[in-house]
Amino acid sequence: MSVLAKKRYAAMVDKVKAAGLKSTPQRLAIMRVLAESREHPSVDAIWRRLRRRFPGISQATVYRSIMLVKSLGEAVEIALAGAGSRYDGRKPYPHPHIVCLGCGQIIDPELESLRDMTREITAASGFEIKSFRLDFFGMCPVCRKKDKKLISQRRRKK
Amino acid sequence: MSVLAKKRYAAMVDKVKAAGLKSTPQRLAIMRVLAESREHPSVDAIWRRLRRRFPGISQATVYRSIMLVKSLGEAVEIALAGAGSRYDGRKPYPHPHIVCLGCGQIIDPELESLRDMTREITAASGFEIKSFRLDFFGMCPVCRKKDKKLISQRRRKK
DNA sequence: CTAAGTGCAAATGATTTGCAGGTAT
DNA sequence: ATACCTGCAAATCATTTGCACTTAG
Repeated sequence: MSVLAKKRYAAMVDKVKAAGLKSTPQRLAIMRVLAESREHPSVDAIWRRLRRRFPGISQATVYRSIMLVKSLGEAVEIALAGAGSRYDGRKPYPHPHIVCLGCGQIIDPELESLRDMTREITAASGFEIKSFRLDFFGMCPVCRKKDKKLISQRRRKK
Repeated sequence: MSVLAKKRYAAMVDKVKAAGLKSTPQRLAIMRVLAESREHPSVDAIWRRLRRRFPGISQATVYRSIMLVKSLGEAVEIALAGAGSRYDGRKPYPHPHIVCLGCGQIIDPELESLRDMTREITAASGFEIKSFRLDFFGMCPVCRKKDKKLISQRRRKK
């Protein structure tokens, strides 16, 4: 486990303790996956991964633990239309994502031009901004290549 | 109907015709609501509104027509977590929103700092960006006031 | 001990779909 | 005439919840 992952895991465990809640093996394992996953896993992905070590674990437990960690401010949800949500326990604050429409991978881009946006929005709207989501949808370099291949294959067939 | 709404409605009708599909009264009415609504209505809201004029209209029809208009690129979906989607037929291209967590209203802010973001993302990630969503969540001025009132009421009770 | 947590199955709620008529073109 | 559409009801699918049983603290 990386240093960052350890820190994130510790933060989650601490919050749970501070809330007077219990650290069951399942819950700890779920938090661990959230803390160390770079791929923004879905509930189903976490559940499949944990099933090896906890044969009887239910998806309900995964849902409940994620909801808890999220409510403690230690993970963020990436709610996708027409698909299950994905979760990020490594950066528990709002940040942008890029979602590949081909393979479904989600990555975290660096984005300079983001800095002043919340400030600008607050000033312009009078809203008290609590959070945001900024998600880009497109084709990753690998899927772009695959697409081109498919297109030229179709051409050849004609 | 405003000039903009008329243009948007005409664009939708044209696309449907161009696709060789039919302009039924229900479909036309749904497109009209999409074209003229400033409040980003939900399927349910559109359905309730149309029920006056089309007593037997089903939600399935509303879903199907919205899906069609969306697939023709003439409306955008605002998919909210834990709630139904909202739709925007006035600006059929990706644009930012502010969602009030108090009353659920959605407004379209102007946002200067958005211009170069897609360019920056494309350059940094190698993705071919197809679309994006940028949504802010917070409390609108009215709901902020209500919140303050509630809090001071609670204080008085103690 | 006992409040919290778990697994299971049933419930939910938004959205989709199959089907048996209608209706635009 | 005949695709395309509609309304209805049933089916999906992700997520939530009630309940009886377990377990962490």
